[in-house]
Amino acid sequence: MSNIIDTEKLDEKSTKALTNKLIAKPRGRPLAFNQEEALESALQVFWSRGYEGASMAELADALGVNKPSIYATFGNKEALFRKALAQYLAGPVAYAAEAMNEPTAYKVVEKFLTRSAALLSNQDNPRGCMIVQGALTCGQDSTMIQQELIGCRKSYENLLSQRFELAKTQGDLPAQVNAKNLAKYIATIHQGLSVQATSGASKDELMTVIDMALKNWPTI
Amino acid sequence: MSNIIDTEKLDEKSTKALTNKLIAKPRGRPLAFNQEEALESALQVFWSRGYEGASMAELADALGVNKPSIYATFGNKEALFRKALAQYLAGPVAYAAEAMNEPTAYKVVEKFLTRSAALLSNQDNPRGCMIVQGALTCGQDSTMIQQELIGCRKSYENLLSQRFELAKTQGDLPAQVNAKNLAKYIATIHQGLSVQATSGASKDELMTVIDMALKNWPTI
DNA sequence: ATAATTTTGTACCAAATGGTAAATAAATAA
DNA sequence: TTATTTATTTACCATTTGGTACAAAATTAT
Repeated sequence: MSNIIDTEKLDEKSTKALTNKLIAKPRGRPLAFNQEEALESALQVFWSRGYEGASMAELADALGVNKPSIYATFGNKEALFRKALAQYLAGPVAYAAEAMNEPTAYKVVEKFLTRSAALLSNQDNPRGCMIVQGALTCGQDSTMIQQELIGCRKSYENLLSQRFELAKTQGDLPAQVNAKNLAKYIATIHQGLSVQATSGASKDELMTVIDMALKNWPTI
Repeated sequence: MSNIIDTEKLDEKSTKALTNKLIAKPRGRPLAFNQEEALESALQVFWSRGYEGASMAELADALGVNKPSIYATFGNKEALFRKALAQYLAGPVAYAAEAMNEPTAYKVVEKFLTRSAALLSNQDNPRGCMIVQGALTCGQDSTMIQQELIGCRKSYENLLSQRFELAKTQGDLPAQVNAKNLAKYIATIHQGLSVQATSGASKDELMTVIDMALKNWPTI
């Protein structure tokens, strides 16, 4: 066994210092909760109640953690929301960015909307899309979060638009198609589906709407 | 002049009592504000901020009236919201019910969506649809209002569905069309347009989306 | 064992929330 | 003028909001 560091040649003090750096043994009282699980719980609450509708009291209750621990770990309510949002983007909604890798524009949209229908109506998570319903309207104090979510929606629309531009160069989308307009159309459908899901629509109902919306896919 | 009641034959007391009943001269200190105008202002606030995002303080400020006057006149926050909502339905959104009177299903939808695009993006009122964004998500205290708005959205969807059934009997919509599904499709588009408008989309952009959505109108 | 470090739990804070009691003002009725 | 009625104003209420001070608890380092 050829170790890079031969511990037998180091004195006790140095060994411990090294161990500390490598294993990073925590010094004080250990955390009593799993931060990732807590963030997941926070996501559920924000997702279902929206930014303003979720109170710190309900959040603390859902995470099973006292408020001071939340503030120590995540900062404040706004920071917690942003981290939950990042979790949302990286987890439940990761399919959206992945869908851009489908071989044709049509398949991109088909996957994006089909997967959306499944998620938005899934009984195992809050109905609807957090990016849509997180802060559609809000009090004056929450406009930063409102703008953040508007930015998220625009980002996904841009992603679609850019993918459609690529599709035009690759020939699977007619050259005369306006990529931005088509992206806005798809985004509008998606956002409408989110409202429908929040209102109680089933996956089948959402799929029916998607089928209708895709009937007018531009052909050459 | 043949009056039903000859005042000359009545004594002074009776005359005054009658006058009171007919003209209904208010007895105490007169209202210092116009109730309809106040309701209109309340509508603007709820429309832009949502039910929970609108605080009684901001409402009182917008109405130019003290809180006790609001409570005396309208009840509580929930009652004020419901009255503002009624005002919304009877005023800015009256076109939606009217659109059902168009001669064909296609024209119904065309008018409904076109007028929606104008209203949702109008700079003279809050962007988006109050029925969509009034309480998409909310805290536990506001679920009654949330349900009320879900009911509103369902009502309009039903209105469309019934109109499409009629159109099928009148022959301007193919008999094999599923009226409920088509109604849900149109409602989804409308709700998506609302989110788009709230995010800053212009009327032209909304109209472009509508044009795309109507391209796949079912034909025989 | 003791010191040092970090987290937790309790108890609290100022501000804002929806809502109201009570005194005062403005009108009509007598 | 005086009594009556109604609306407005001011000042307040209990509760909830997001957020925190501080002491006790749990761990590692010495």
